[in-house]
Amino acid sequence: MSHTVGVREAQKQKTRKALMEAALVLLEGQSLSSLGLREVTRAVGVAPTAFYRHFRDTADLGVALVDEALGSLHAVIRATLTATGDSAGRIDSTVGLIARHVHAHPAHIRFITRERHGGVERVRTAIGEQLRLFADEVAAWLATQPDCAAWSEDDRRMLAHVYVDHMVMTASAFLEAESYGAERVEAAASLARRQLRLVSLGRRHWLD
Amino acid sequence: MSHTVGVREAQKQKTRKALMEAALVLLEGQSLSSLGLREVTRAVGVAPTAFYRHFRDTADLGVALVDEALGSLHAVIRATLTATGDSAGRIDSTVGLIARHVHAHPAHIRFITRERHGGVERVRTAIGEQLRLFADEVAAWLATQPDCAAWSEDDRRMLAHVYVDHMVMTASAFLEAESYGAERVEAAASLARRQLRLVSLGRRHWLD
DNA sequence: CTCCTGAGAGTACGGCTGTTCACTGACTAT
DNA sequence: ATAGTCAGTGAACAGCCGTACTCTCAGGAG
Repeated sequence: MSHTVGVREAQKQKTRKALMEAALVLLEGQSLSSLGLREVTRAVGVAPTAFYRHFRDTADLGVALVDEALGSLHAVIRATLTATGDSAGRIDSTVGLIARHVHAHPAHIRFITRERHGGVERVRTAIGEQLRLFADEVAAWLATQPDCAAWSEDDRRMLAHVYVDHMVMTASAFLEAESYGAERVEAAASLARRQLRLVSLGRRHWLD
Repeated sequence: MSHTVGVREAQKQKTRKALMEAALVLLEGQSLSSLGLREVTRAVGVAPTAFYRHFRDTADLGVALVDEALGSLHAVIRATLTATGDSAGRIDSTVGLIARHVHAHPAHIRFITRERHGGVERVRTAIGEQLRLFADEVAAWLATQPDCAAWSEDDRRMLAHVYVDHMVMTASAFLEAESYGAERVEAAASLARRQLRLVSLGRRHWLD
């Protein structure tokens, strides 16, 4: 580049990132509503007042974490939807993809499932909004599928809702299973696959 | 009675109940992990030290709330399972029963959904244990149903799991809908009924 | 009637919290 | 070269927190 993005701005983003990562670690053992501003800055090794240069309060930090955790997931979802193959194959690859994502970003998943119904309203609604967008994408994809083309718009949204909720619950189940060992992870995967098969069967006979 | 249960013990239980109810109110705007012991006693109008006569800490209070909120639900679930009628009728009455329960005990439902994945481990496991018991009851009932008799035990547990998770999610959806008005509640009910119909269809064709 | 138990009150402690203010000093635009 | 911007500092504030003491005094047991 002819002009770098600025040493100053780069350092600021680095500190901001450090605050978010420290918060994510601290949130493994508590909820956002009990996370203290000083607690976070102490973990980073920065003065408490420096926090205000990046976030208004811890709820603001929470919303930023939601964007980080779920914002990048849209691409993953689109990739899943456009995958080809038979029903069983698609189910396998979907569940595998969730398992890999949870394994790669456990703290993010924990944060989302914990705060989805958590005590901080702004964060709750931010998560709800993102999940609604996921459901929109899935519903739009369902409209392109031959077996759902004749469904009502409402029914397609219902099914999309089921898929998104199942994805979140499966991710949470994987997270819990990972702390107990590989065979528990495989059991969670088996459960998720059979649940998707159940939905798949219901979907096939919806218009009977 | 020839001898009353004791004026002393009665007063103690009254204070204990007051602490739990005050906590439930305070938890509408925060998570258990940020609930302070002093905060609860102040709401009741009792000295902070009196708290220790009833609970070791706020996590202990949380476990007591789990028992209160879910312990009485076993009877309700059994009543739902033994209800008779056709598939659509059973779905209607089940969803209606959930709606009425949420309307009658909103704070309990909020507490359970919030702390199910919340920041306090003891409470999380207490809720998970109760939900597992619910799934056990449903699985045992499924074994008595003609259409599931030939299923594997694992598959029956999978389906029971789906029913219990759906019940919790529907309760949470009703709770949120109630703050927006009656038509949103009806929309949530419609969604829940169609989701149950989808599961019902999948169940009917599981052994195809 | 007397003794004892125990729920709750009152006080005090050290430690933590969010927020304010004035400040430094490295970067950046001119 | 110079002036300005602004991320991060450090001290100070009032207020909350959990917990450890001692104390009181109704209620129950003998």
